[in-house]
Amino acid sequence: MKEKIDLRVVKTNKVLFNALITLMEQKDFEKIKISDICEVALINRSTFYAHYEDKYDLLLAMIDNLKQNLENELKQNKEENISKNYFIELLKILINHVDEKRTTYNSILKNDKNGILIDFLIDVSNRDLISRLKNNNIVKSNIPLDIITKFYIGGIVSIGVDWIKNKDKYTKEELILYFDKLIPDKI
Amino acid sequence: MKEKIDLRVVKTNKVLFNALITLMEQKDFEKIKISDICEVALINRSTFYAHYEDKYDLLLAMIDNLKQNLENELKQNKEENISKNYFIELLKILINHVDEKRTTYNSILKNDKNGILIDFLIDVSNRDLISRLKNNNIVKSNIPLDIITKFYIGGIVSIGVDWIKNKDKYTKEELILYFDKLIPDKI
DNA sequence: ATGTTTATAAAACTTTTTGTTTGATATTTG
DNA sequence: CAAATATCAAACAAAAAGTTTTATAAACAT
Repeated sequence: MKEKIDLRVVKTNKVLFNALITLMEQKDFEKIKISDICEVALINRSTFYAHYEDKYDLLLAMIDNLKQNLENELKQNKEENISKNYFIELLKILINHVDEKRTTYNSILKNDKNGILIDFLIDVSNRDLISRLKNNNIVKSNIPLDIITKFYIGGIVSIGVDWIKNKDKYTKEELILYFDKLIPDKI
Repeated sequence: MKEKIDLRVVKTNKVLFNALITLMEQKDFEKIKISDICEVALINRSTFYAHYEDKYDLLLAMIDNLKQNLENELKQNKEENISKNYFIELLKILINHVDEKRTTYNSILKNDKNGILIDFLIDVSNRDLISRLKNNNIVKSNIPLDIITKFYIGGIVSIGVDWIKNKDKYTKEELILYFDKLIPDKI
């Protein structure tokens, strides 16, 4: 059922993504013109409209693509038991993923598209986290689970965002160490 | 030295802010035209341009206005000693502030302007927090202070954002209770 | 390898939205 | 009440968005 995608389309998408990232590093998303994107991407404007409604549509597609990448990387880590260590393992994958695509993430954050990004990070991290927390009596307190996950994931993302923006402030290993100390064994 | 502002200007700003909020509730910020804003605000487009460069400029002014309100409200709470209770008191003020302006905050968050908002919340909360933490040996661990504050403020903001978006999920009192449990006495 | 399909390019065009300018009018200030 | 100035109205110029057509070139299928 998986439809084969024309190579030309794949290529067009790639140059469009790259062009958008390049431009978002240089100026506000609001100030970027579709004609700018096409100019950098070396494609015709009518080609752009053949694929996307507007630049926001393009941005969403780009972020969706990131999300799929991350989800694939996380799939390799499905079998282990839930524990604090499991969570730290997830974080390691996440940090490596973000580090590899730092330019992209940085350009998105620079342009205040945090919401979309944070929503998907929370979504991805949350996917199996809540049920596992529930089934492994990590949680002893009577705070609602969604509050607990929002709190810790929010804290982690907050540090992560800062780390993306300020490269070389801390090493990946230091980050993991801090997370390890900040996240309690039992809540 | 405080310059008096012409009443007409005050009024124009007010209707522009209100128009922007109204429109942001209805559609994406990207899709809002300056002519839309003027139509809702019942002002001439040339008047808009007399005050703001573009809609983004208007949004920033609106958020800056929010920030000033919050800072004034926080000024009433400057004299107490730092402690976990002090922090909880700050949170109470913050929650009340956001609750009173929920429509505004909600429209901003809906439009993925989290970054600006979170930056300023962190900024406001951070202002005196770090130095107080340092001087009152709340912190025992050797985690950098900026990591600690980012973590907890990030967690709090994350819950707060969810609370703004989903009214009536929890009461203000419940929120405070959860924060109280989630924030440790010593770090 | 070749014919078929289809994505892209080019160019001209329409429409929408932005941004500016002018002078008249109304409101605020002092 | 007089002076200052913010707003309005309307016409305008310019920029950007979005559409359409035809020709070409690249990828696909068999």
